[in-house]
Amino acid sequence: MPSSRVTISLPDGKAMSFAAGVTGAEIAASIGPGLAKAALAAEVNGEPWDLFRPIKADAQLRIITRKDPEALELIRHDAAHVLAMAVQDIFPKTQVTIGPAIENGFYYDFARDQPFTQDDLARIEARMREIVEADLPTRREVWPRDEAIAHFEKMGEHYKAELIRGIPPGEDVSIYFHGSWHDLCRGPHFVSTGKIGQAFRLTNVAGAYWRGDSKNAQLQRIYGTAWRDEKELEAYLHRLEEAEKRDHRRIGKELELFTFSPDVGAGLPLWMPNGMVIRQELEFLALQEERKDGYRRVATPHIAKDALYLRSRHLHYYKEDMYAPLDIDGEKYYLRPMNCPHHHLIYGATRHSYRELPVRIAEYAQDYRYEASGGLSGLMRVRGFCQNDAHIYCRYDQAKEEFINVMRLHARYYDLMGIKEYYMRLSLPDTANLEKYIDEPERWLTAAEIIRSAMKESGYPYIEAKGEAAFYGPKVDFMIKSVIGTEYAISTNQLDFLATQTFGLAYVGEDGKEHPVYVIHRAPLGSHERFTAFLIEHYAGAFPVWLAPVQARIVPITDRVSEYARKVEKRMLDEPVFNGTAGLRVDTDFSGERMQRKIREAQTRKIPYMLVIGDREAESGTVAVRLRSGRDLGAMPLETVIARIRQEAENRHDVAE
RNA sequence: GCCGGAGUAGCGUAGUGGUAGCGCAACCCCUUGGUAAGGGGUAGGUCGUGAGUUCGAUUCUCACCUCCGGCACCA
Repeated sequence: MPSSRVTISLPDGKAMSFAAGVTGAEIAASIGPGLAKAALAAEVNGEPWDLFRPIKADAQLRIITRKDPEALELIRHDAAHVLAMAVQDIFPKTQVTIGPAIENGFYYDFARDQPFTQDDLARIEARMREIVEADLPTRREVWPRDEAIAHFEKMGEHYKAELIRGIPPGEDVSIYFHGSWHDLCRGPHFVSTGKIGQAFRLTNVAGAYWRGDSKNAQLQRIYGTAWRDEKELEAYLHRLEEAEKRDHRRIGKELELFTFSPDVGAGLPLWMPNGMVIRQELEFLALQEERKDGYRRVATPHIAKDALYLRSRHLHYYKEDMYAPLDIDGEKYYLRPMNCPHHHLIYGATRHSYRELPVRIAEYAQDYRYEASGGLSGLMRVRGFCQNDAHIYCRYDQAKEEFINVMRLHARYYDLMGIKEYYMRLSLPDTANLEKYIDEPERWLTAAEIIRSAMKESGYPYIEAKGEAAFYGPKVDFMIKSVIGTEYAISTNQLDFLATQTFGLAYVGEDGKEHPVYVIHRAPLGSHERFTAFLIEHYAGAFPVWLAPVQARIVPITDRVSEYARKVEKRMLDEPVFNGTAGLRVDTDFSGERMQRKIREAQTRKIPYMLVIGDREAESGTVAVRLRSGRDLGAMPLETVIARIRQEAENRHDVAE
């Protein structure tokens, strides 16, 4: 028999019971003033519920307080409503659209002819604070769908009306009132605007397309951040400041890693000597690791005729995103946007036996893509980049194992660099948007199944995402976030069932007949540009010894030891490191500055080792070792230090200093 | 590409309808110093580029280039 009571479980394990029709607010108040104050919303039988909404019989109630993790989202959602209220107060002709809670805050999209200015933002924020201060009560009404449409149309809220039209006919919609202002909303909302608190701030204005589609009108989005209290807000703002210091664009300038010039063009980086060290070390790492995994290196041209990209279908799918072709003697030559077709031609240049597969072809290869100007961002998103590319041509029965091997290669790199903040995404086609993908439903399914079973077998956790596949097949993307919070695919592992058709790629089987191959496209180190950008932020510019542009700086204290300093430098430059590119990367600060100043200089350059040399060291053939962390290791024999730095470089230690 | 903002010395910045300062860096001099900024001096700018308005533009207007914050895109 259904109970006519509402039961609530308390944190101490006790249960309480109330008559049906009671509200969450009343329950909270009856338990104690502390809870009444902290209560923000509720869950009734697992459903989000307003505190002011009567609860029917036979219900399980959970009160959500300011301390609960859900509180942040609730505060942000209410703040978005108050933002819309404030905007319509000040700019009455503005139409509202949607305004969700997001990570760290909220936004609301408005339709208004004039853009909001910084001054407008300040006025709006001030008005929001007044609305919160006024503590306006919230009310919820349920309207028939058609009535709601007519109502909002009459108000001139055409976007709102359109939203409601998306709700199936016959259904009711809920409308939330804060004072007299009201909005279509699923809720829940607080009993009054005062519950939001004042720990919020409007941050910026931006354009955003209606329904996220660039074919639609552009709206004006106002972003804000909101927290449970001032302390959280301050902490967030502090985190932003700290993130700014790690921004690869800033560190790239400070450490002279790369630069750009308007005369070269947007998105075309110029790598400076310090940045080039990182590129070379990454490439050498790839060379070593790929050799272990049976890859062989090739080199291919940066341009090709249109015939190649017509055949690969890239011109069909990406013409607008390619640099316009060079027209020479009636032939069109494109800067290559990727390397797959070139590698396919190498595979196709010879006949391959089933015994010989998989064939693995690798190249750190330069590509050019005419990316939309607005999307360019430092080294993260560029128009010229060098990819850690390779293509694996294998039999169908080898595809899963090869895919797993590539996943393990990714893991080796990520472990080596201590990269943990990422997730893997199985990128699948969007069945609702098929013109972006090759129309081969069966092959899509098979390929996705191969990847799924490879992921399952290797045990790496991943999520699935529709609409993120390449046109030629599904893939696993490694997603990271830059310090400023933008998400990027940093590495990729793709399964291609198309190339075998477009390029006639095959192998000769035991039966003497030709069979199709799978092609795995993979770039575990992504491109030099994006990967270095990520590593700069990951290490905040304090690279481990193997990547550090300068591994050690010699700091002579007086001119009396200049000769000894030069000897030390020479000895270190001569020390062979196994990659054979050079000796240790060392320099000497011969400036006339004081030692303290020289140390500061080395420190701001984030040089891992400082080798201080004075009379004592010159006499004893030692160097006084200081680490970038500030740790002083004292005087050590020169050979001991050299052995240590060399070992760190060769083993690619990610040293805890 | 779209919406908005910005561009002043290598870097960070101030400022104005009458052709520009400051800090750091650079260079020189003094200081020879023991683990994060010693002192003094010198030099360095077609104020992103082009056009327009004006007696006069770095300042106002327009176009372009580049960057920044979003959106869209991302093989």
